[in-house]
Amino acid sequence: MAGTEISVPPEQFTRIKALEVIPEVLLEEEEDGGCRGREPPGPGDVQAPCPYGPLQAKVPEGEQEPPLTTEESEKHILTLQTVHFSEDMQLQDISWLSPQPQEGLQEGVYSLQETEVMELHVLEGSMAMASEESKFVVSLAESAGLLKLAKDQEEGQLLAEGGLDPQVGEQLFFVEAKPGDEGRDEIVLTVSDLNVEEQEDKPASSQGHVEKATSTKKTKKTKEIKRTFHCDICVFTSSRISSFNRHMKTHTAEKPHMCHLCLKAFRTVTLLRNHVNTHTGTRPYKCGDCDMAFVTSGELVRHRRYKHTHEKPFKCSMCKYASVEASKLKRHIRSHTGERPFQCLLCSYASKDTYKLKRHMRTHSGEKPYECHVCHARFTQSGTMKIHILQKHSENVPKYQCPHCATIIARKSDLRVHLRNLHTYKATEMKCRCCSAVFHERYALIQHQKTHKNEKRFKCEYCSYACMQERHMTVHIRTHTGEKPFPCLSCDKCFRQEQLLNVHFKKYHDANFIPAVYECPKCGKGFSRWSNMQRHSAKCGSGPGKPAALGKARRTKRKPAVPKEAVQEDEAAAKEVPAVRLEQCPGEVVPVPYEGVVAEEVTCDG
DNA sequence: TCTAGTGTCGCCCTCTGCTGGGGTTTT
DNA sequence: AAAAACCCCAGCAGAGGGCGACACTAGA
Repeated sequence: MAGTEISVPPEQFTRIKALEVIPEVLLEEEEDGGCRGREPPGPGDVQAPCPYGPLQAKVPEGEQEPPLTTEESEKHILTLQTVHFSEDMQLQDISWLSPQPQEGLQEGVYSLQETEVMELHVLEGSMAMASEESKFVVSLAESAGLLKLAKDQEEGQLLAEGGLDPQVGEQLFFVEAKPGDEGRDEIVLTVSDLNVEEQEDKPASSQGHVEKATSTKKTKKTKEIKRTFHCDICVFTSSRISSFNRHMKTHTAEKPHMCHLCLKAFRTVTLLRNHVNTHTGTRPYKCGDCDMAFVTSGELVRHRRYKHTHEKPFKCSMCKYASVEASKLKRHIRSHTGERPFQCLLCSYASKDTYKLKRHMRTHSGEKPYECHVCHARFTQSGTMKIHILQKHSENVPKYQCPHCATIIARKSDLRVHLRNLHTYKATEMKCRCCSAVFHERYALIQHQKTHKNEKRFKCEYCSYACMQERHMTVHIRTHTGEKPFPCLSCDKCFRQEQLLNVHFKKYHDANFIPAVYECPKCGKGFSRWSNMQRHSAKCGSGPGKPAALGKARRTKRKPAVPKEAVQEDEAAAKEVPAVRLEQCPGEVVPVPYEGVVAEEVTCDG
């Protein structure tokens, strides 16, 4: 048969438009295998552009396979008409026509003039072809053309199943596509009979719904045999032709139902209606337990699971997590696997979901979309802003009391830091700097060490003297035992403290030593100690004097006598530091008691 | 053809927790 | 005065809840 010739401009591309030649008699086969007659369309029955291709056009959804007469089933010529290349029609839609891109043509798409004979081995299945004719199959897989072809294949199958030849059972098609003989702008598909494999309730996953193309086996169809329709593009199978047809529509890009408000197109009226409802705000599905309403029943069901029934069908096998939605479980699983599919292009960060990546990208862009309505400070995350407002601009700011101490902290996270720093058990012992106590918790250590503050833990066993440091007590004890471990190398004197020895040495054996003299402002009497001078001055009636700057002090060569009060001061060495700090006065060195620790009194007159 | 049910993707939100800089207080 | 300790604060990421929109299947 000759294809319909339609004159079109040569620059246009071709798209399958209609079945030109179909069997004379189409029979619809019921599920039970029964057939009913059906009038074939006329030769000029050209449908609107249909992604299924011409065969689909003649096998309406819900109807069964049109059988062919034996003669007609031998070879069927399909004519493809050229249609205008619409805006929403991609080049790739027809790229399947070319197994190999023709040189000088664009995008692997070629016009009918360039079309060569192409054998479409329907029986091989597109997937099986993939490895051998990858270019071709890839082109198909990525294009609606594949869908059309596959659909054509399916239709071929359907036609065969439907009884192209009722006497011979399933038949398969062998399809040839080539430029029309008479017209340069048409493709002729030559469809030869092929066999469809009979399947006796095979599982849906059963592959290979057709035999090889050269098969001529024709088996008798029986009512007990159930056929399964396999989608060559996906794993879909169905025992119902209507379901199969409906499914095949999902492999097309055709969306004939357009929203008049936003021009978005949809495949079905239902989808369009739902979409329009999003414009109009129509929400037919109302929740019986709250005021929420939804566009689709599915949204309502999901809402009820989230808010009311708390049904969580998707359970994690690795933990107790369960979710309402499968996608949530999938997302959760990533927390177990560590999978991070969403990689930041600017750094090494990768996220487990798209939102976190998007949120992360703000760290690169510097975007701070959240603004405090009070102080207009900006934040990268809403939660941060919320905390800010709560802490800065709200009354009755919640505080967090440490359960182990009296500390009150504004933020929970900071309380956690506090707990970690101060109240966490540490394996390594922390020693008290004042005693031998050890602790494993910093807070306890700090509290303990505070008890040592101003504490005179060292008590004399002979008197009431107590001091804070052991070394002071050692010195003090010598006042009771008489021990004097520091002998003077220049005379026979011994001293209990090294400092006393040093003072002695300077005073009596160092020619350069100039003792300090505190002079009573009333009587002029000199003292080596400020306190002694004050004591004297009180009796004398004069006010406090000042450290005498009398020029060079007298040097005495008197044999030093151990001052009586030296012993007393030894006993009074209740002060902490037994050191002597020397203060430099103009022209003289004045020993200044430091923290009550006394030095040997230097007297002027003895 | 309609509808219920289911699934997917995306978006936004909240809660949570850690981190490090900076200011204040304590030592 | 300096160092250490502590708290405040913003930045940032992990985990999960909830919903909008759309797609698809199956059954009526």
